[in-house]
Amino acid sequence: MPVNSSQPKNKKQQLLDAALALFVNQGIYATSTASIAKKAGVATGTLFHHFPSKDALVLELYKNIKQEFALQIAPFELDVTQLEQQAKVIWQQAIDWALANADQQQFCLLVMQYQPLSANTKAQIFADEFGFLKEIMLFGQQHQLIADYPIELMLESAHGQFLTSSQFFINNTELAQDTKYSEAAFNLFWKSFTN
Amino acid sequence: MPVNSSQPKNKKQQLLDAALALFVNQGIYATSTASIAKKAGVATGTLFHHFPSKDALVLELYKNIKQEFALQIAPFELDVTQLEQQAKVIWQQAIDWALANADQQQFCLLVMQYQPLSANTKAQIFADEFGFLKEIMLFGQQHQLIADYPIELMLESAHGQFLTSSQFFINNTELAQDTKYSEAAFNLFWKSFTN
DNA sequence: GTCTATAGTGCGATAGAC
DNA sequence: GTCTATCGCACTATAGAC
Repeated sequence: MPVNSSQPKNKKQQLLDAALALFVNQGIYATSTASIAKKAGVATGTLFHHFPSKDALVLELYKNIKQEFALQIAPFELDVTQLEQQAKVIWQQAIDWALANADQQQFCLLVMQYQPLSANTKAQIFADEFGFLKEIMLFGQQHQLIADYPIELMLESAHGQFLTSSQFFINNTELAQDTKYSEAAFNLFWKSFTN
Repeated sequence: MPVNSSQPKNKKQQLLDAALALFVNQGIYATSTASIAKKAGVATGTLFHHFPSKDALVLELYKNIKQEFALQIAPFELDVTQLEQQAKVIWQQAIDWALANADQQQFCLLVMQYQPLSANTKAQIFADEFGFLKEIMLFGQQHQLIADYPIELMLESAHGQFLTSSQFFINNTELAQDTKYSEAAFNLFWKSFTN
């Protein structure tokens, strides 16, 4: 069976797209299901046909975004002689993704403080998608390239530094092209971990 | 005129205290003005006598906390020969404050993503209370102790690293006493800025 | 699968007595 | 300054026709 021929994609995706735009502009709590449905051009009943609740919609949106992001930045293979270079590539891909998908990035920040989704749920999604980051750090430690700090602390720190820098460039897009800024951002990140 | 003799402090403070506890446990949006008044042991009308709106209460609470925190960590005088040591003292005071005032710290994190308070309002409070951080960084750059990265980026990075580390220790209180962790946290912070 | 219509709930804020 | 009582509104979610 081929896909529907009409140009509006399936209504579920329209709802997710509309929700993302509204969440980022107004916050998650401040966005009503009715307004999501209206922006998507469907009825409220349709929203609740596709998602059992507002929070189920939030969760699915969050999972989709984290999955897509992880796909973008996950590396191929590790090379000890090129670890800093590889880290730089991953960092820059991550920053570029955040800049090209500023709404998605902002939404992830909102979800971090959105309490109806439990901390466990979010931690599980993070562990599922970003296990390779832990591998890289352990690899770097084994080869004396990365300082011997506790790994959980380093993971949190790396995540925090990425959020901070991407947020900075999203709020100052004109500076993202300025190598003085983009190289400083990576150096701030990388130097904190090196021996 | 002496202060009121009855042991409940003034009701305005009771309302602020109750609000903080509820906000941290449930989030700001999820906490109703009625529940704040109930927890404070006063009527809802009393809340709206002291604060024109829920958001005015949120803002006053936020200002009070930021002010108290800045008082705790602001330094005395700068000494170029001891900059790292001074930074370490400030960092540790900040982490200690966050641990001893975990609710206040969590609330600041919630406010960061609370959109009814404008970004301008929050930035203004930050600039008012934490101007001395910028002074320290410029001082360190002038004396070649701190890398010559753009100052706004460094300020954001420092703030982000503090939030990340304090959050980690609040979620893992038993590790805060472990010097392996506390020194790693400072080193992650400090090394990112040094030449 | 999508719609209209609405049930049921809980919110922020106000009025007015004391 | 504090209370009780309540208004008016907007929200999530459901029911039932098509």
